[in-house]
Amino acid sequence: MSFDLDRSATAVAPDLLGALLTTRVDDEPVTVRIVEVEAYEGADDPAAHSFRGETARNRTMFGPPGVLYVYRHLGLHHCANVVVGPAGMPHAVLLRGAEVIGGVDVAWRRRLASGVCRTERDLARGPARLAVVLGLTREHDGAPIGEAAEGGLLTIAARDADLVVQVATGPRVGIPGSGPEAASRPWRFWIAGDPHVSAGR
DNA sequence: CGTAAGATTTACT
DNA sequence: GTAAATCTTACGA
Repeated sequence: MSFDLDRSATAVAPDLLGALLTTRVDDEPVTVRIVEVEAYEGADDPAAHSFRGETARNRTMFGPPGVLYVYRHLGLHHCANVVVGPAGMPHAVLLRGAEVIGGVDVAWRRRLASGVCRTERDLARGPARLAVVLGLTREHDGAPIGEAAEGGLLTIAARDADLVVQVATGPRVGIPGSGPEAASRPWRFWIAGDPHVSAGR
């Protein structure tokens, strides 16, 4: 089954829920089940990094879809996005939370090496934590995301078609203007009731 | 060129 | 619950 990333961020985001993402950074495979994402729609979205035009940091979003966009935040953390939408449309989907289902030992080692982690639930709950678990840094900015059957550094597999997931939506987390602006764009998507969804603020 | 703010996480009061 | 860590990008002078 192919995963069509050539659509708008708000269209792709709900389909990513329940999908399996695998990374093979340093030849150490880690697989997670995505449970929480946020959509950022480029030029139409003041909260998106790409809203104010192309820069050295966000150039990846202006390229073709199906690649990774990784940025550094507050000097300490990395956050990973999936670049989507037609070329020239700087849309992206931020990965905010996931459940580690493969390479759990590797995930734990990475979390403990660059931070603190107490419970399995916190392993990949939160965008920066997820990036750590997957081993993603700015080095991987622009890396292509392939189909699961093809292998490669980064692969993604859609959830089973017959698997029903309860999708919940709401305002995005941590962006300024959480007033009417955020309310009119409930572009945060998560699997209802899943414990690996981040708390947000 | 200087300053302000950020798609966060963790530790401490 | 509140504050600090820490650095890059963005914007104003």
